[in-house]
Amino acid sequence: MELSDADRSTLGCLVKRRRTFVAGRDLVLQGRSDHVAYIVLSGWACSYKLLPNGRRQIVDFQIPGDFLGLRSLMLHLSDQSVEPITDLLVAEIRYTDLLDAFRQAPRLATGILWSAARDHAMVVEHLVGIGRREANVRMAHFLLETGDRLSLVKNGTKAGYACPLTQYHLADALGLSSVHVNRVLRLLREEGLVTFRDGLVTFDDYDRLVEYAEFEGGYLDQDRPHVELAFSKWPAVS
Amino acid sequence: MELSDADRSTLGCLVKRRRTFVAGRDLVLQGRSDHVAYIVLSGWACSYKLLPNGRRQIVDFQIPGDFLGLRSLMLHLSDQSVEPITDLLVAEIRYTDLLDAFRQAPRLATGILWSAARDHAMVVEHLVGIGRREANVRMAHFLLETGDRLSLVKNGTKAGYACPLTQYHLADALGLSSVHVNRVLRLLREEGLVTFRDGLVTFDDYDRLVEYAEFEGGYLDQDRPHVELAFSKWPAVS
DNA sequence: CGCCTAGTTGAGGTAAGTCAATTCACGTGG
DNA sequence: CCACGTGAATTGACTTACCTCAACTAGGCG
Repeated sequence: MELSDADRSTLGCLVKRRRTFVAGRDLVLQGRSDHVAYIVLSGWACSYKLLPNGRRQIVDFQIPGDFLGLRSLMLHLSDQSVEPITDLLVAEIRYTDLLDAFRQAPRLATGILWSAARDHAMVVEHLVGIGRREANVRMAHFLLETGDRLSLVKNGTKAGYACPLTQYHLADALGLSSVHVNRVLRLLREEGLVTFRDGLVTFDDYDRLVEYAEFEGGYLDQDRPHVELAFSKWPAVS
Repeated sequence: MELSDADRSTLGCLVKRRRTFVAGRDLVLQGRSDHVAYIVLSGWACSYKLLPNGRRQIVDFQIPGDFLGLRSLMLHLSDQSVEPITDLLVAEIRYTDLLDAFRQAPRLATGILWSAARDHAMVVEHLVGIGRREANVRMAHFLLETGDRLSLVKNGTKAGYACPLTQYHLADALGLSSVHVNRVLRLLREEGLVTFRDGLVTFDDYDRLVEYAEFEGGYLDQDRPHVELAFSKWPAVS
């Protein structure tokens, strides 16, 4: 599905300004109501939930081209917090502008729905992993999926990618303890499958890893409407 | 947010026909591409994913008023299968009709996005539960959340509700073995918190259960646009 | 009556958690 | 330039939550 030039133009008008956030400082807080969403232009972030007992669960990671906080726009209440993992450059979108845009470009609504559907598919895959895969397969799967996503925005290949996550991030995302994450990574390394070291993920044997993880890519780029790509390629806004 | 009469009218035109499905037989299969979605009018269903090793993970349950297969409409590929848990009455929606509807009633797009956002919030809560809550709390939380959802469509109260799920369903939803589900239910019963027996969930001490589960309702009905309600209340279609 | 499905309970095993000690890389300030 | 603190990774020893296997009960139905 391709967006028309008119759609793209409408899309461009959405982005009123850009912002930057510094690594580590929270960006959106659980329960806060904001009327803006963002598109990530560069850097990594994660959205997570905190439990009363102090544990946290990372729901997903945002990399360049991803929407951020779109749901809190729709629900008028952010149900999760966001941590910028690296320094982050984003484009801002306002709620009212978004509604206007729907009126002008109905396909845009479809495109954004599509994007929401893709996000959903990823969270579902995540859920399946945590619920029904053992830790090492889960980790392998995660590293592959993240590689796939990064490839789509030219930030990774089948050889590997730069990954700013700590083992604590991995633990909170995969529902493990950081100690166990460490052991799992060691196992995968010793098996000659993947190496994660010094912020670099290296696929030592991509095909065997795919088999090991029972990884089935493809749910990420089905018939992509390129909404986020349109954003990520958008020229600087005055 | 309220839909206008015009919006409702457009919505009504979407529903061309009704269908029924019988309990136990699959309704949508993983990987199949269908161009219809449904709204549940009565009965329960669940959407799940099957893993190569034969395990399954239930992603969520659909009760009256819920959309079903909306995402597969957008992605043009259903990423999950659906099992009708009881006999199921649904209203059918076609893809092309949906796109037309967006053109005629922009608020509808917003409403459906809202609905997608709510679904997402539920899956996220589910994810958090599986990733970071221990089995008994997870179970308690699930029973409370399901009760909340049923209350919204007048199928449950703080006293309890009818629940057609087997312990196998619970196991596949919560990422547990059915044996452990049984033990957890026994514990909750013996603690005087909830009783699940003969297809009936009874809250023995609602307030203490809420505390036990660290349950925070409210993410379910924030500023509800009543899209599904409009559907579930819709009169019979000729 | 016998089969089948759902639920129940016990015994024993294992994946993953907790606690704790150690190393290493890095800033930062005396 | 070195002492110090801090955050990340690493590894070992021990514990535990949950799983698997297996046996048994109770209801529903052809």
